[in-house]
Amino acid sequence: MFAVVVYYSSLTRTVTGGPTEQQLGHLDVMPVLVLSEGAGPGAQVPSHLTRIPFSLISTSTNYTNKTVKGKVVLKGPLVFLAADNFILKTVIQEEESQPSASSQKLSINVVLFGALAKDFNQAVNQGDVVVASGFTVGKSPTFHKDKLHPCNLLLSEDDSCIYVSRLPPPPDPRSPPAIKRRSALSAEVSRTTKVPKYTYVRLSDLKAGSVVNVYGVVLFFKQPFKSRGTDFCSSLKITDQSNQKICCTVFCEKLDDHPKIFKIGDIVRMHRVKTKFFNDSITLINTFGFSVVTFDGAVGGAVEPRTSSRSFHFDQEDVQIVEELRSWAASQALLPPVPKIPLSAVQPSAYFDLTCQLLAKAPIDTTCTLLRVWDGTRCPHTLLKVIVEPNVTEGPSSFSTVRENLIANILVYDNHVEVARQLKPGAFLRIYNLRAIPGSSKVPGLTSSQSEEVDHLAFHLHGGTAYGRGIRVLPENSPDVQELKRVMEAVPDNDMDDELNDSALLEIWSTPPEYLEFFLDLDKNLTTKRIFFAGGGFLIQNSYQWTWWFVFPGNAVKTKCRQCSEAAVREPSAEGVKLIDEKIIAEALGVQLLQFVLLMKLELQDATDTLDVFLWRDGESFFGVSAEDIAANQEAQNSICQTMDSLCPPGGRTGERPWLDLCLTAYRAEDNGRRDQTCYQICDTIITKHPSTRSDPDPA
DNA sequence: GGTTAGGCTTTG
Repeated sequence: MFAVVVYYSSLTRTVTGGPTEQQLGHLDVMPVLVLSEGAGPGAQVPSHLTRIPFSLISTSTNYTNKTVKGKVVLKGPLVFLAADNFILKTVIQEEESQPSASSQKLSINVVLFGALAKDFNQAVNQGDVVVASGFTVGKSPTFHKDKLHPCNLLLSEDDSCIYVSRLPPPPDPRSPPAIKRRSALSAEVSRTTKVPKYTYVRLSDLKAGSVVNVYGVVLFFKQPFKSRGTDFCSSLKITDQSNQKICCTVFCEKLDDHPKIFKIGDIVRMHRVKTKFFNDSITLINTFGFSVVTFDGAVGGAVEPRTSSRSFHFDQEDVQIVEELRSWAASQALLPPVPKIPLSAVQPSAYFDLTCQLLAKAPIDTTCTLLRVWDGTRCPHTLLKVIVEPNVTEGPSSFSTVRENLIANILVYDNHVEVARQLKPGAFLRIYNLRAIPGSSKVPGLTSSQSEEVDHLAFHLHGGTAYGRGIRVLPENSPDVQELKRVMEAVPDNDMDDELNDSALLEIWSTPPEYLEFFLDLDKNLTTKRIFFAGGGFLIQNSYQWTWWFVFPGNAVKTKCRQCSEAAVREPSAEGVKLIDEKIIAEALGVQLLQFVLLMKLELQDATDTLDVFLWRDGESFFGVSAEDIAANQEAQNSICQTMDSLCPPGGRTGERPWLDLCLTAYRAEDNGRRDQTCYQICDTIITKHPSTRSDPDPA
């Protein structure tokens, strides 16, 4: 038996089968909860309403007279927005009565506003089955995170109904649950007061000398910049359906209090701004109690308020105003048709806004900072290379060739240097009014006559805030960042044929193994193999990407030591030598040949603890095989595989693994102060193969 | 409680 709760948000609705006004008493626009018993779920859902499956929900359909039904699988907290205004998110899962091709149950986010949220919080529990009507549908902003339905349902106190059914609790003769609930709810209703409404003044109706609330579409904006006074200053120009264009200035000490505007077309709502005449026009300036909320301006997108404010008013009316402004702006074509310009579409000499990820940065001088960024696309033009000292670089100082070819070096000047100082590598940015400056640079050939001028593009963010020049960190959940990530994820991280570029090689060569993960970004490319030793110890082999870094799961790093190589170009002195091999060429060019390095990371365990150790400098003597042979010689690879198999038989039990005596070196590793840790390397230890099955390494 | 800026016609 079900107890059925019918929940009406407003008496102004006429619902077939619903309670009469007498039953409800005299109430004024109040959410009402009515109980009845003995009926099945949905029994009192008005007959003119028809249920639709979650799979048919999209933003392009009208849902008048439609319902959805689902079990409450998640009930979020009741969030206080303003006096007697609330928001609550819940997730409902489709019930099985709708046959579905997929056995997977669909779930959808539901957002409740106002008193509806408050009463839902009281009346509904996780596990209840609800039927909802009178909802609108928006794009779910959390779709990529929660993988639930791409849309969400928006329910307001004025338009929506929720019908709740649940299995009744065990009967309690002293206090029937239905009665109890009714009285609890009555008390709730008597406490409810009217939500304060804000009124918004059309921009054409502004009169000087008043304090108003306004909504508008952003036509122009400057990111907050430091004023000469105590505050940051934001500058924006907005318009609305009246077509009046109004300049606004916001002074706030805290950046968080400024409007979070990402692009032209965003929608901004400001509370408590004062109107003032300047240059024969009305302007707006923030005044006491000022607050601002912004929204994305894309038609059909989720209406998600962007604010750092912990308490702000936001209800269905705001959703409506935003949506109206969005459609109006789209119909007016008043926004300059600035398509998003990725690096792949950058035109020489053009100014553009770039959405990108910061990979590394380095100060050039007091007025200039280098930002190394990418957006996952490749600029067809040769890009300016900027060489900086690795030790002044924040973030990796070099990248794989594949990645390097996608990186744009941006020089930011003057006031932007301070902003750049705060940025962290990894951050997603939008850089406004970036200039792609064509230029040429000399690339030396073997002889001076072969030097050639090569065109390149340099990226500059000029000083000042004219044209909205500036840098803004975008939140990870913004649609543009989500899109950027999708593009970036599609870029192969490491081309199999790609070798690391010279500076990366240099980095690896001169870098202790404990830092290789940082430089090679091994987290993503690591092949991890766990091999158990006797006593439950185990060993991990890190397999760096290598053409064979497949045959052999160990790893080697091929590197050229630039420190040992001279930059000068020499004439080959190969006269009289018939066989010219790579060593002769290398000598002639003053280049130290690439070398192979064997590197493994092992995790050892004895009865007391585990320990991470590297096998690096003495790796060749440990196995009795040179790294060069391992790279080129199948026999050498087999030899190592055999040794490893004897130490940790594939699929074998821990009891079969031999105990090892190893000689370790402990050392302190530092990396420009970034990390400081004790590391261990196996040293002076060789593996000897006994004719018996016992495999004991002999410490030297 | 007062101050800041008041887009722009584009340096390196």
